[in-house]
Amino acid sequence: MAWDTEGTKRRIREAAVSEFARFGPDGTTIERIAGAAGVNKERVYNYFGGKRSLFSTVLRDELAKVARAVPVESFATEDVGDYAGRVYDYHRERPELTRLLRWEGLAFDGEVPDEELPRRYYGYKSAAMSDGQEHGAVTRSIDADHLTFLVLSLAGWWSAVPQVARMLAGPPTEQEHARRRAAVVEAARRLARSP
Amino acid sequence: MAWDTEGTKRRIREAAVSEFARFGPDGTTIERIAGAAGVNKERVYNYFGGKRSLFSTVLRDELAKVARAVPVESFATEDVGDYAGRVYDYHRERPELTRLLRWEGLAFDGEVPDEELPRRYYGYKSAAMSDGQEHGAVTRSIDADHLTFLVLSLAGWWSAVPQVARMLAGPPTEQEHARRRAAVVEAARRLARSP
DNA sequence: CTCGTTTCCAACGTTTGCGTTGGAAAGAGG
DNA sequence: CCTCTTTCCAACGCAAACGTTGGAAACGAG
Repeated sequence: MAWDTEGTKRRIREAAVSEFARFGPDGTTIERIAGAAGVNKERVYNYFGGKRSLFSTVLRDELAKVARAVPVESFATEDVGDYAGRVYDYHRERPELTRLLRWEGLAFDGEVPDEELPRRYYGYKSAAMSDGQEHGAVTRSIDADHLTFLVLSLAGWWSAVPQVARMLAGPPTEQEHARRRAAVVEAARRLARSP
Repeated sequence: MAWDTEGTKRRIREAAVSEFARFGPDGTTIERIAGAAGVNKERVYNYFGGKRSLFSTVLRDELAKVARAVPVESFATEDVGDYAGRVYDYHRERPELTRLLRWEGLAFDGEVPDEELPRRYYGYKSAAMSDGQEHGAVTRSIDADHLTFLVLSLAGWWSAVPQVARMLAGPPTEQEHARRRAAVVEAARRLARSP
């Protein structure tokens, strides 16, 4: 069999996403990642230089993915509620990114390296919101950056404190998820409503 | 010096809150808790029966604290925006509870024991929201339980993903915190606004 | 086919944290 | 005092994860 360096790296990354998302930086072991990827752990150190570095790498990858999966141009033409609903869906279908983000927020806050790329992604969202304000489609009573963040919070908090969600709204059956999603959409519209 | 069993337990609990909130269940060691409390780690095992059990205990304690610190009777008479602002303040001044909740959400979801007490606390909030709806002070377009949760999300997401907040809205100076708080208050009012 | 390079892994030493144990020191009751 | 109970801790064995190393196996250029 021929060498498959890229394939090996990719398998390590995939395993790392899954493990880190599930167990967090501290709960994850390099050994288990290597095992899941079907390689020796030395490969992980050699390719990615340790746990912390690997974590950053996969988080960056996932951020790029979500930027492609839930794009937005301008809230002058796109509905904020729809957008919030799509974000909710993404969190539900692909919990990895949001979990990684929250692990990072808890474990690594204040020492997050290389914020340039993510900052650009969020800048786009914020600009889309500004655009909506300038065209009168979105309220000006909340600054665009804050409003963007708050819309994301409506979609994200559910997975951040699932125990609380469960105690307040009941177990997340398929039907309950639909209700939650509808609430998020409606709430985002109410938040951004123009006059 | 006389025995001070209660004092010892209390010091362990206090140290545990601080350590768990900062480092999470996996990042925290019983040894460090014991060290910070000035006792031997055997005391921790003897009094609290292990790491997981201690975590639950201190989380329960903190939940009881917040229920007393940010009370609410009915949103028929109290303003939802003010309430959201106070929750934001609490998260800012006492980050322990919200961090513990989020660690639990990430590390222990699905295996949270003894939900009865917390469920009651959240039931009160939800009832206060229902009351607001019945008196026409709060919109009926979102169910009370979901609306309650969404208001909490506005106040909570900031600390859940501080990196994201920073990238969108800038570093959390005193002034920026004031802006964020104002945005939360305004957003909660828009969410709940009646007609 | 041969030699140098790259990819890979089994095995190792070290550290760290868990949870336990055996027994010392402090108090309480007679 | 003496004895019995409770609180406390130093020290231990065990297990797991870290990060490294020495060398084998696969490739490819000449």
